[in-house]
Parts: sequence; C-alpha cells; structure tokens
Amino acid sequence: MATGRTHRPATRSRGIPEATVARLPLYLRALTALSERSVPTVSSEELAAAAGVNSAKLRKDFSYLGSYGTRGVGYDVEYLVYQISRELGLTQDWPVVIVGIGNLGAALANYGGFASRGFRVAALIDADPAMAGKPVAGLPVRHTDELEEIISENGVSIGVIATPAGAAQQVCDRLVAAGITSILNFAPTVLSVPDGVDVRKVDLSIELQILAFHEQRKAGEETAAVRRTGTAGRPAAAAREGRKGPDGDVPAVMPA
Amino acid sequence: MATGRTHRPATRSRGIPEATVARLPLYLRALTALSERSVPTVSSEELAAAAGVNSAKLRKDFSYLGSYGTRGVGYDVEYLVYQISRELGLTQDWPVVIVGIGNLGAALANYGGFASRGFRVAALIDADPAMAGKPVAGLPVRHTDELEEIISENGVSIGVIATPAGAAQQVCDRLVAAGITSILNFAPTVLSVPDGVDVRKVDLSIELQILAFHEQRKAGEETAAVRRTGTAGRPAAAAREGRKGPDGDVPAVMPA
DNA sequence: CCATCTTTGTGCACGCGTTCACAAAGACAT
DNA sequence: ATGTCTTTGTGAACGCGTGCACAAAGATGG
Repeated sequence: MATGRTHRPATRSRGIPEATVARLPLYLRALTALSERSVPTVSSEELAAAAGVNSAKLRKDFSYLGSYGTRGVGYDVEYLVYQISRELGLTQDWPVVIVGIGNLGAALANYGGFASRGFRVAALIDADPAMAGKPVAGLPVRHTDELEEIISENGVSIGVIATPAGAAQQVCDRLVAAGITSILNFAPTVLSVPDGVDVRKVDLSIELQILAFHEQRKAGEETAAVRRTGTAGRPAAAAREGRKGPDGDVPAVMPA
Repeated sequence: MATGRTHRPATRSRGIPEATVARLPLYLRALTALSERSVPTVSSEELAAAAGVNSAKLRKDFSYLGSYGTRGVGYDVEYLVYQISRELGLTQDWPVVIVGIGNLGAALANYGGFASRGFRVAALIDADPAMAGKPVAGLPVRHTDELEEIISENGVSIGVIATPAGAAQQVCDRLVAAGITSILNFAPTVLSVPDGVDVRKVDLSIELQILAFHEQRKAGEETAAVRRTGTAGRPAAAAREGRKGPDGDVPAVMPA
C-alpha cells in the first residue's frame, strides 16, 4: 500500500473516517467493473470479495455515506457508483499538473488511470529548457518559468511532483504559492507545507524496504527450519542464505 | 518491550509493530543524509523533524529495536544506520524482477532508488516478443517464457508487477509458482495470493482520488469562509472557485 | 563527588479502526 | 396476510497506534 497522510492526525473529514475514504476508490473500481458487465445489484459479501476486504468493514464504510442498500437484496450498482463518485468529488473535473517529466513523469502522463476518473492532465512541466515544447503523451512540455501562469489560468489545485529529490521542496513551494492545495509526491523527500495543504507520498524505495523486512523474517524462519531438519527447502532460499551473516553480524561502527 | 538485546531475530522482529516497520525506511533515509554530512550524533527531536514525525513516536519506534541511544546525547548516526539497515534486511542483496516493461516499468528500471539500498534489478520481463533483447536501463528485456528460469537461477524472492491490470493476476500466479514471496503491485487490481506471500500495492489513481476527496471538502469550506469574510484568501483559490459545480450535480443514474 | 542539565526510554490513557454478532428490514412465496 | 429467508446496518468489544508526561540515565561542569 502506498504511504500517505502527512498532516491532520485525526481528520474525521465529515464524519467519514480517513480509513474509509482510502477504501472508497477501491469499492468504486470494483463497482465500475460490475457496471460494465451490466450487473444490476451486488451484495456486500460479493463486493467485499471483489475489493479484497472484509464484508463487515465494507458495510460499515457504506453506512458512513448513508443507507444505500436494500436488505435482503444488496446494493444497486449504478446508484452506488454515483454516490461514491460524488462523495469523492469525481463528478467534477480536476485539472492536474505534473512537474518533472523524466521517466516517471512521462509514465504518469501516459497513465490512462488519470483521465478515466475526472482527472485531466492540464500541463506537463519540466525545468530542462531542452524539454520545452517536446510532446509527451500528446502534450507539449512547458518550462518551469510558466508554472504559476499555468496553474492560475487553468485553475489547477492538484499537483504531482515527479522531480528528483533535490528539486522537490522548491517545486512544492512554488506550487503552493501558486495556489495548489493538494500534492502527490513521488520524490523521495519529506515535503514541508503550510496548513491546509494535503500531501500524499508514493515512495517506491520505501515499499521495497518494507517488503524486504518481511522477506528477511520469512527467510530467517525458514532457515531455522532448515537447520532443524538438516534439509534444504527451496533452492532459491538456500542460494540467498550464503550471503547472510551467521548471526553475529559485526556493526560497521560501534557507538562511542 | 524488546529491551534486552536478545540475539533472536525472529522473536524480536515479531514484536515490531507494522506501523513502526513502515517508518524505519523514513528514518534510514534521514540518517543517511546526516551520515553523508558527517554528522556524528543526532537527537530524537532533530531526527524526528527530518523524518517528518513526532519525536515521541520516533523514540518509541527505536525502543522496539533496542536501546541504541545515549541519554543526554542522542543517537550515534552511523550505528543507527547500521542497526536499521540490518533490521530491514538491507545488509543483504535482494535481487528483484520487474514484469511489464511499459512506461512505468521502464521508469522503475531506471529509478536509482532501487540499487542504492540492497536492491538489484536482476531482470526485466515483458510479454511482448518485440521487446525481447531490447536494452532498457542497461539490461536486455527478457521474454515472459523465461520467467520461471530467471527467478530460479537468480534466487529472486521479490517481484514488481507493472503490467496492465488484465495481465496482473496471471503474472502474479506465475511469480508465486516460481517461488516469489513478496510482490510490489502497480497494476490497478486486487491480487489474490496464497498465505505466506506479501503483496504491497501502489495505486496512482487511488491516491489522486483521496486527494480529490479532501480537495472537494476544502473547496466547500473555503467557499463558505469567503462568503463570511467577503474577502478572498489566496488569489488562486478565488480563480478556482468559479469552476466548481453549484452542488446540485444531477445523478447520472437514479436508483430504481 | 555532587549538582545540574539534557535527552532517552516508557507507563499510561485515549481515540481510531476492525471485527463480531445480531436485530431490523425488506423481498418473496404461499 | 403471514411466515420464511436473505442481507443490511450497527451496537459493542477489542486491539493497535499515538502522544503525553515523567522518571531514569548519563553527560558535563565545578
């Protein structure tokens, strides 16, 4: 799961818990798939399975929105799609700017998931003058100098930062000064923003490190099991094992 | 309370809360930056500020790892870097395969953050025969047919899925069958995996939708505030205001 | 050696989120 | 109408994570 949530420790936004808000897009996606298959109604059990959550949790989540279900039947798919879309603010158009058109920025610009739900890439912005005017995903890249103008003219309130870490805070400051109030940050840095500005962070490196932690734990337990039985488990695990210190890994530096 | 530095990794790691694990990479990054500036020690207050968290939380997080600080002084930067790295399993080498070399996959392959911390891109895999052999980020793209062989030979246990949503589950199944036990999924789908396999999800579309929810909320409150004071806060905010629907958005579909 | 000062490590309380379990509500058949 | 059956909506209990506040520990200076 992506990391997020920077400010606002306990923002019961409007009676809707933050955890529920984070799951609404998940439900919406599952419902949209059902809608495309012309499924008229769905039970909490079915929908929960499709969204990968517990059915009780799903029902409680929906209860924060209102009583949109019919007991004994389930939920009307189309109606629920609309209700969730409205709740998430997806019935309106959200222009978005992407700053930093490197590999990642270009990938984001080409990502179809943006346009599909109310989000429209208003502009691609990069600091490299050589990039200016070059078309990426059908849009000409604009230079950073025009940042404020672009945001103001298009009424953009959501910005995506895909720059190197070193440039992120500076870009962030300019975005905020220009009126941006929501930022999706892909740069591996902690952004500091004034109150009232939301930042969500997507950090590939952190996700991998969390996986590594659990992987190490699994490997360790497996190794212990192998030692007990005296037989190798998976070949791949055995191959990894040789690189790992026996246990008494020596610290690179000891404390004073 | 993992105070007494027992040399039982399994026991100790099981006691580390998931929320803490998710923050360790954050601390590690801040510490690495300090290390590069040759800062010898750091207080919980300073480090917490750099990592963007509460200092009490940071101290409690570290307390799960052991007593690595010195009262009245703070933490030894180098020592802490080592301890966290070891805890996260970053002192060993983690070969990773990336499946699906489209825009996003290529961006991930080129992402420097992977190599920097124990992660090594062992192979890039794509289903398109036309891609086979083509170099991306200095590595030749391999065809999906070789997937099992690549994983087995390189002892890969972590896989990254960057395919379209439709192919993700199938790729996932093959990865798991080949011995992968940790998956980072960028495809907008819920993956189902057997027990013992960890999946983390990064979903750009969901992050944007969560931002849109809060943005919508802010826009509503701001409009009310402006009406009360009769003066606009930030100029750009006023420009945005006109775009917003009055509120009475008509449902696309009404329930039966 | 003692006093003072800084900073850690943690006991405790509180609030959010999750899950269980079930009563209420409605559909449907007879 | 009445009973049965399905599924929702939610009260309540529990567990986890967070943050406060402070005692313990060690550094530092006289």
